[in-house]
Amino acid sequence: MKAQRSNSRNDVLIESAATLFAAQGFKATSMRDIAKAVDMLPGSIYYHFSSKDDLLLAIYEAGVQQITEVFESAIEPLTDPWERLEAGMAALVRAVTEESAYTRVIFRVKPDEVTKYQAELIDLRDQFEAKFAQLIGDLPSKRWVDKHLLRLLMLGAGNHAQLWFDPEGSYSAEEIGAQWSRFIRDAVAR
Amino acid sequence: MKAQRSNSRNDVLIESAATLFAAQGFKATSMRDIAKAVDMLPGSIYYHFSSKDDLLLAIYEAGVQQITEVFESAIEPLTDPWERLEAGMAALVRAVTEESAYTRVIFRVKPDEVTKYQAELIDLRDQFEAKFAQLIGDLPSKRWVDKHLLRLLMLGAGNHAQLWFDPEGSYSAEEIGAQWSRFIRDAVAR
DNA sequence: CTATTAAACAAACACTTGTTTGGTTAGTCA
DNA sequence: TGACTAACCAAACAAGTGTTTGTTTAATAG
Repeated sequence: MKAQRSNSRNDVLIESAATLFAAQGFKATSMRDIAKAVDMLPGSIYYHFSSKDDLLLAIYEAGVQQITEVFESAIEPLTDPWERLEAGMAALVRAVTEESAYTRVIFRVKPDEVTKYQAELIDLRDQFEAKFAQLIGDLPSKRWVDKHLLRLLMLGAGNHAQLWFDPEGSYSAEEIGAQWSRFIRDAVAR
Repeated sequence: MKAQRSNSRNDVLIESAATLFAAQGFKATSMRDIAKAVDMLPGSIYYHFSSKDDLLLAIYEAGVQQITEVFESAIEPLTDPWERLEAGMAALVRAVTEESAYTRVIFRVKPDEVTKYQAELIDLRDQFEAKFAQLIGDLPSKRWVDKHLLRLLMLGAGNHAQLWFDPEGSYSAEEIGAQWSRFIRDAVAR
């Protein structure tokens, strides 16, 4: 049997890298920055990940899994489509701001910043956006409503929250989700 | 009198830099990339601009001026607040996608990517967002409506369009502006 | 025609980037 | 105890970064 050790440092590494990527962006974060954060030498990172791109891919994967869980567990207990939208939007706002660094990276680092795994990153993104699309798709709406554009309205707004949302500010993620849902509800609902 | 020459190369420089910044981002674009695009040597750029950050600042200034003009001339001939919102949103979508590279840079390059002029860039952004805020502020809305959150909903959606809008796609900027306005109108309007 | 100067070139500078290589330390298992 | 190997260090690598310096070209003004 192989010698299996803690692998806790591996977790610390990915976690720290995610924090830095979320805070400064992918290109602006150097391997030396990451190394310093986990108190090891730059070259040592390559024992755990074979490239900077690979590190980002791992973070993306963890992030998508996490946001999917958060999102689903937020809407799962609810049945009313509009209540589900409310909860889903709140979860989205939390994901792009408060939630773990993994999820924040997904909304901060655009796939075109990386060369090796563009397609993979886009796939991972789409994986979550499909869940979101279903949330919108389930809304009972008037005939003139273009669900595609409605989805992009709500998703874009949630995405943008990362630039202004303050967890300690005057709005909670739940309040935002509630207002945003209400903004469209009476106009759109069938 | 000073020897005044064409200064056309200065314009070409700023224009090319803006195109590259809009397409690849600020950090991902090197001075050598820009130099190659205008067919001069990297060092020669420094005759026209004293740093990479200065170049971006100049682009930001030109961009804000331009988007303000486009935006205002789109809503100015209209009086009905909801029609103005429609036209304003369409102009915003155009600005982040089609319109000149200057305006696209504003929505692609975040102020925190640069060190020297962070405050200035934020100021310039706010300058436009104030115009947008007024557009929202003028909407006659029900009492429960939080104009601040409404503004962020619409602005975020417009901002996000840069990631998916296709000028040759199935939606025109005008259609998007019309749908998005309608989505909220009947729910929000007083 | 000559002095001036705008606008560029040529070449380097100091530094940072992601990454590789070879060696060292210290747990783990038979 | 000895073989194995996970996990790291130390040091370099080649390429790329923004920027500076001294020099040249060529257009303009007097």
